[in-house]
Amino acid sequence: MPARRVRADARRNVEKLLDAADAAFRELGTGAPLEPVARRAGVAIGTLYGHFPNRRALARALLRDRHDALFARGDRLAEEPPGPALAAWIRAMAEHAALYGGLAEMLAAGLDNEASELHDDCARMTALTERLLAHARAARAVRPDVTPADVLALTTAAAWTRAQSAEQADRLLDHALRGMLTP
Amino acid sequence: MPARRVRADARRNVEKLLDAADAAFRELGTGAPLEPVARRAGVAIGTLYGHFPNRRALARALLRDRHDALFARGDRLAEEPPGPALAAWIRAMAEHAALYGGLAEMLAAGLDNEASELHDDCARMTALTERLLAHARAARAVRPDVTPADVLALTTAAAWTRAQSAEQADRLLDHALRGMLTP
DNA sequence: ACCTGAACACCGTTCAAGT
DNA sequence: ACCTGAACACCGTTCAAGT
Repeated sequence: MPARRVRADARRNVEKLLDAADAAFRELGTGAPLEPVARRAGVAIGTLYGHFPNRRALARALLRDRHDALFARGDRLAEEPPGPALAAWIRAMAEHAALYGGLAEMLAAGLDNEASELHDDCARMTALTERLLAHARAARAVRPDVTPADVLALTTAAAWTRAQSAEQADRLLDHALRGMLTP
Repeated sequence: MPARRVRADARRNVEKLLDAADAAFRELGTGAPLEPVARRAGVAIGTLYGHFPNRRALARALLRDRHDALFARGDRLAEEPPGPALAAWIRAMAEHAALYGGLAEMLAAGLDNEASELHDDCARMTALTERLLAHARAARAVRPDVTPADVLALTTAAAWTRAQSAEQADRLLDHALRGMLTP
């Protein structure tokens, strides 16, 4: 496809909006008021909506690079010893989903909701989880009754716990992984 | 102290407000709009605020009986075999904290925040958790590194998971408890 | 092609006036 | 002693007008 022509001022505005949104989401979570975001970026509120029709579209743009890195990590882990690889993957996802308050919920919802701008990314996370879990199961590194849904539920639960205390989230993962992996 | 005289219409209004709020919280979570609650109860919005200065006060009133039942359950469990009793207590708390969407967060916040109308109830839950965990530890039914905070974190995480899927929450508890209890 | 910002909608919360 | 509901504040979202 031909390179999309984008007016230089529009490109700059998008950059400034993303910077401001990242700061706001880090501080107040994914539900942060958007009018201050636009003001902080030096544009009118309509400009924000012009580039990002809704919160999820904004979140998707903010997470794009991070998600690429996460998927690359998952691909690399697929070549490593299956038990520790699965544990490392779960910890990586839980840490990622705690980047912004409310992100764990947003990602959990994106799994089911095909209309979500985050759905494709969530589907890739699920696919990687299934792949790493299959490896672990084949190596008898995980109990046979553990399902991909179990792993995803643990991940989002740990991400949510992390919003309150990173240490508690790690300890929750320790206990739950001990119950999921073979002794 | 002398019995507080309460005007009969005020008492009726409180009853109707609690019924309407319970329905709204069940449907929309603890963040449900309050104006429709007042309208549904047949009173003006100011009457709601007159009886309940904030959302937590309303939640506290709604949960009073349920909390009493939960504490009684905890007391009874303290007389039973310590390992299963601790597991049953965690499941009971997780189920309770999933009664309304957002309740798990509210209770977790009430633990730390002394100003919360829910703080006393949260403190009793903590005390019962500590007591049941101490019993389980004395009976060597639980791994020695499990802390009361670990148990509370698991409980709130499971309650939050329950908002999305009760079955997944139960499975999360299965796995995590397997990792916490002694084999 | 993009930006502006007024306009509309919605809800939380307070409080002066009424009964 | 309690209730009413207008009033104020705040934020999400849209869109006609402008550049």
